[in-house]
Amino acid sequence: MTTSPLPAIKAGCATCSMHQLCLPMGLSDNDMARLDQVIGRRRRIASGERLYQMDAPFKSLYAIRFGHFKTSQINAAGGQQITGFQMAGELLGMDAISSERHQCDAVALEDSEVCEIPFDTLEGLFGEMPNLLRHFHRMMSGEITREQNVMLLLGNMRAEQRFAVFLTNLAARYAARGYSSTQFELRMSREDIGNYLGLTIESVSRLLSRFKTLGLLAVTKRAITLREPARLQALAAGTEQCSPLV
Amino acid sequence: MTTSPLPAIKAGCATCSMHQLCLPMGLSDNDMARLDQVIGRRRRIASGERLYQMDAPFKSLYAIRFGHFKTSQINAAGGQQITGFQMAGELLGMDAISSERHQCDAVALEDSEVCEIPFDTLEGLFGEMPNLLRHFHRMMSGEITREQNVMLLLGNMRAEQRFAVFLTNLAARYAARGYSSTQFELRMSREDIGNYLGLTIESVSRLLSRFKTLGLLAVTKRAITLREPARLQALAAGTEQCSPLV
DNA sequence: CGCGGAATTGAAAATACTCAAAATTAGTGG
DNA sequence: CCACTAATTTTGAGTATTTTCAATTCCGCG
Repeated sequence: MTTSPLPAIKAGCATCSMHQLCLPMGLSDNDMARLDQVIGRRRRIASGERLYQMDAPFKSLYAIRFGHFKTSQINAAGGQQITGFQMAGELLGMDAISSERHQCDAVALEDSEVCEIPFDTLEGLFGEMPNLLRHFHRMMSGEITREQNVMLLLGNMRAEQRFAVFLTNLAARYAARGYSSTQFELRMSREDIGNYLGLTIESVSRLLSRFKTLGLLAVTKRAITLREPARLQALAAGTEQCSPLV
Repeated sequence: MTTSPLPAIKAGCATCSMHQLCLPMGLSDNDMARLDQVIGRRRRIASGERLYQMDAPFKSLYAIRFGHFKTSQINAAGGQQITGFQMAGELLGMDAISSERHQCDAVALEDSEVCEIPFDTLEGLFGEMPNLLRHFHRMMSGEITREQNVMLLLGNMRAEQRFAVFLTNLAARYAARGYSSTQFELRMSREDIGNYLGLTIESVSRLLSRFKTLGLLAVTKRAITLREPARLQALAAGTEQCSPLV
């Protein structure tokens, strides 16, 4: 008996650590196998590379297997806005279904891997797999909710609260994936954070320094340690504030 | 021969002026009739009344037959953010599918009427009416795109540009419905506009005054006339600016 | 060791906010 | 239809948060 040296074994959703969060969530083994057949090749995207580009024709959704991405929009005058940071188990490209063109750029923040899911093939499954369809709707709906929360952040909160929301949101998402919610690496630059939060890079830097001085967190380069998650959550919720200078 | 005095005739999608924009877009007569059967009662919502409330269990989507709504989110500290203004032909409640609870309040801005669409019944149709499903996905995806554009607005634009985007967006949507794109009534208060745009009511008022002084528009109470739509679009696109004081 | 991008820090400036008051509009009842 | 009150909107003046501009500092990498 020899183990096959060939790449014939295409590990599917069942063996993917994200299948509890990702598109196949809640599917039977049988359904999951059918979904596997639909999922196209995996693609590796090196850090800084683009997965897809704004205005490019929409063919596929992408499920992140591992790694991190950012999505950003550009307006006529060249102003850019990062609309989200995505991590393993999340789906990219749903905003393109409407116009059949991508509405944003998706760029890998580190070496990453995605499953390509040709959308018209996926649509073919919906008629036969109501559970899949239901979860797909949940994911789209969740994306709408997530964006509404960002609108609340950008429209209503001061810099300090925005940053606290950003950190606690990351913490919660890492917790949901079984990682530490108090120690993690920022995958994005300060500039990306600032852009996402509607702040300048300088403001982000000052906020980090202030939170550090207040003992809320420790930061070394991009490594974050949340020292007082509860107070940070209070800041994020808006039930507490910290003075500009202490 | 007498005409029926009874309300037996339930006018369906086919006779609704919004069927080219709304959920039944592109359906065959036959499919549209089936959709009609699924659509529950119509509901009239008086100006200022709430169609649904945050955290309420999600049962139905609502298609606006006529009138205008606003949707808003509230955070822990009581901060409110209006996440959108909706008009005839648009769908309300898609953000609730994920959690099965409404994620925002929906309030009528004038006397309005909606079609109630029980979601689980609608789901039953998806398996048999792929065209309906496809258009539903387009509508959800379009909502995501719309919100990304608001994020761009809130995160990246100065007050002047935000307001120009707001006005040109309304103009385009009225045009799509066959109404004038240069003369329309604002259905929402200055306060609502400010909240939506991440500005104070005073700032909105000042912007209106400035645009008026610059000859970009005329405004009487809530009646708007765009006098220079092209320049307004240039402001919205960010390819032009107008000085703070002229 | 030195170069270059990223991040931090400081000081000045600007945009939008807050507070306050006046003006306009809408709603209500006589 | 008018008068009265409440709510909304406008306008002004001063303030505050965040930005801009500028100068360092830090760190990875050749």
